[in-house]
Amino acid sequence: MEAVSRTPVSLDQVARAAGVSRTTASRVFSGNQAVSDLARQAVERAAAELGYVPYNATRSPAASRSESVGVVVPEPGSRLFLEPLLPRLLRGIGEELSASGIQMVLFSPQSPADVHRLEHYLAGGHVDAVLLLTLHESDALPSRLQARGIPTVFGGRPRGSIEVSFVDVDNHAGGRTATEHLIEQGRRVIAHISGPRGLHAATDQLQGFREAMWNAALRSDLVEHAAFDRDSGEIAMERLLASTHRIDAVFAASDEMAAGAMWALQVLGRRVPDDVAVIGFDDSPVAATTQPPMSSVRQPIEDMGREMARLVLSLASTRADGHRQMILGPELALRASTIGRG
Amino acid sequence: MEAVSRTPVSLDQVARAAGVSRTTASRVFSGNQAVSDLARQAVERAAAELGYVPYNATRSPAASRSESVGVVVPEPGSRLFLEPLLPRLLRGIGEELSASGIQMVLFSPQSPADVHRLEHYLAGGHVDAVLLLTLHESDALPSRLQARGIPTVFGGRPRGSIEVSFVDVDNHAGGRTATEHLIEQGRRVIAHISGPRGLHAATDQLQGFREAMWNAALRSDLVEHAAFDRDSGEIAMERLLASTHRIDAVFAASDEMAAGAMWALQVLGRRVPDDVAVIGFDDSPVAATTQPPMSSVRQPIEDMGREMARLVLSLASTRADGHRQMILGPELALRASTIGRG
DNA sequence: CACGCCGATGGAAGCGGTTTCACGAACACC
DNA sequence: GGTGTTCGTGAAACCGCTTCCATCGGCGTG
Repeated sequence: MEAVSRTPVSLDQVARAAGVSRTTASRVFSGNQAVSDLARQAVERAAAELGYVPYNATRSPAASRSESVGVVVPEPGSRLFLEPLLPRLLRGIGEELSASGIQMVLFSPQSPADVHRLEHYLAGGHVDAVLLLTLHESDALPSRLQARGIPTVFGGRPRGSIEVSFVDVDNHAGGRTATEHLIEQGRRVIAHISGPRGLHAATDQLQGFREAMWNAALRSDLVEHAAFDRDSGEIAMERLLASTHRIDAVFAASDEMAAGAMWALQVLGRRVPDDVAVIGFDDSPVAATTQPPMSSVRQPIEDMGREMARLVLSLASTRADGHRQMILGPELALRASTIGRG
Repeated sequence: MEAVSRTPVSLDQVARAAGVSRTTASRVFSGNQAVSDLARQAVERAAAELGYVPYNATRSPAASRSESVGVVVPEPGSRLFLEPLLPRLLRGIGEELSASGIQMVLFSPQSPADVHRLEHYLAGGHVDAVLLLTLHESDALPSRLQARGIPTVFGGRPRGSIEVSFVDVDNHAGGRTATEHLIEQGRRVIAHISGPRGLHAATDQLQGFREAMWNAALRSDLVEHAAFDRDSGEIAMERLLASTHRIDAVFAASDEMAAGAMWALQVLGRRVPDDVAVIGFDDSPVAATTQPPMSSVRQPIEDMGREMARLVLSLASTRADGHRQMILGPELALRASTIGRG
């Protein structure tokens, strides 16, 4: 019976075949209105026989929406963001949207031309709301979306204006918490391996480190910058040890760098945690596999994704034009690399 | 002048403000029809003043399309596919679509419920065509798309029916080519570290290995299965060496496994390539950083992506209902690990 | 039995934009 | 001056679907 026609079947055809009006047929599929069982069954039978597939793309904006939210992610293959964070963030976003029956739609522009086309596409009403995860943000996109009345939420605080909604994790608190933990463990000469200069997240962590050290009246000048990866962490640690032999703890801005630092320490005969405690950042899989297992600052990235989704859906439903901001605090994942001494 | 109105501006408003009909205004934005300079400028000025943003979501299917192609990728965080292949594939697809002015739209369903919603969404006409990269494919999706007349192309040969269009790389030829290269270098006792049993790609490579060995009248029973990662490659190599000491070459089904194998060989005192040649698969970044640098089979993944995009666009424009298949051959990336012999 | 209410239904309008078609004006050609 | 061909234009139809509104029949109530 299944007719595989070349041209799509319209709601009108289904309605005619079922002997009802297009209105009634529409109600059967949208589901929220009263339709008699008789009519419903007739429509459903006709739809099955004709192979009807609802065509939702033409819904008007005044009425129902497209039931989808766009998420703009950095281009695939861009490091720095890709490693462990993006999947966790997307999982959080996806879970929350899925629970609301909303389709998550991903975009990954690879060139300026792509960004330009994406602006048109998103402003064109194909999605009900937009989440922006990409950092180097074109200015045109948010304002275009605003002109269309499309709610937008940033992941991570954007550099520019404050007139936007965003959700971020608290890197400042993360840096402070990690450092305070080391101080509580009795460490006094604490070094910090920071991320690249100028990067927002790295700067926040560094200031958190400095604040904690200042509060404890400890010197906070043992700082090296590195590129987030293992090798540069190893080199940074070697430089730190060359400058001061008395270091008894290290806080690195990523687990990769912390693992590199731990390696450098052990190669040079320092015991972890007996001689030097090591704490990383992100609580990535690496942290659990080092020898000894490594303490790390766990940012609630999945929660961040969920909150982004929740926030943008709330903005979309209330159509309020206010801006909301949310900052989520870190947790410590404590393991052997910072616990105990000797 | 820029009016930031709460409600979107419609084409009608722009036309009225410009003193022309909606038809003429439409022609200005679609751009392909003759409009006098006077009218054009009036419309453009009015659009700028009102802050008009075209709303493309309601275009009829009979007429113009949505100018977008959906790509269904595995869930973020699923290994095995994620590592180096997916970014390369997406880059190829994205480049080709971008060149045609088509928006690439990504979907990454995380649960059966997500897959079900995605079926509705894609069949709902939000995209003009679909590329399927996910392997464990629900049956409903392709047939639904077909009912809607939405062209679909698979990345990688799907397990089931042959009545589909797909583009794939030739893993069989890849395995054969790698093995033949080792044979040409004078190697005779060649082992193979294969991927997980039952995986399509791994089986094809294994059969290519066997074919090349058979043609050269060499024994092809030195085969271990591993999980594509470095550690399991190392263990597999140790097992192979335990069974036969005379091995003089290894072909591994991934660069990670090959790197693990090379490590195991060197720990056990074998020189690479002097005693044992090593060749990997995928030509990932790992291959260039081993000591010595590692030969590898380079699959043209970017080309595969480009061909997928080209194929699906061709299907969309011709509206032909035939199925087309394409299989791309491998290349060898030769480095020190297989060249020369002490 | 008159009245009012409610559930089910279909006609028609509407959504934002494109395309068909016919009309009028300008222009070229004989 | 008549004829034919463009070119620019706008009214109207159209796309697939939703929703407003009026209608109709059945039912309970006084």
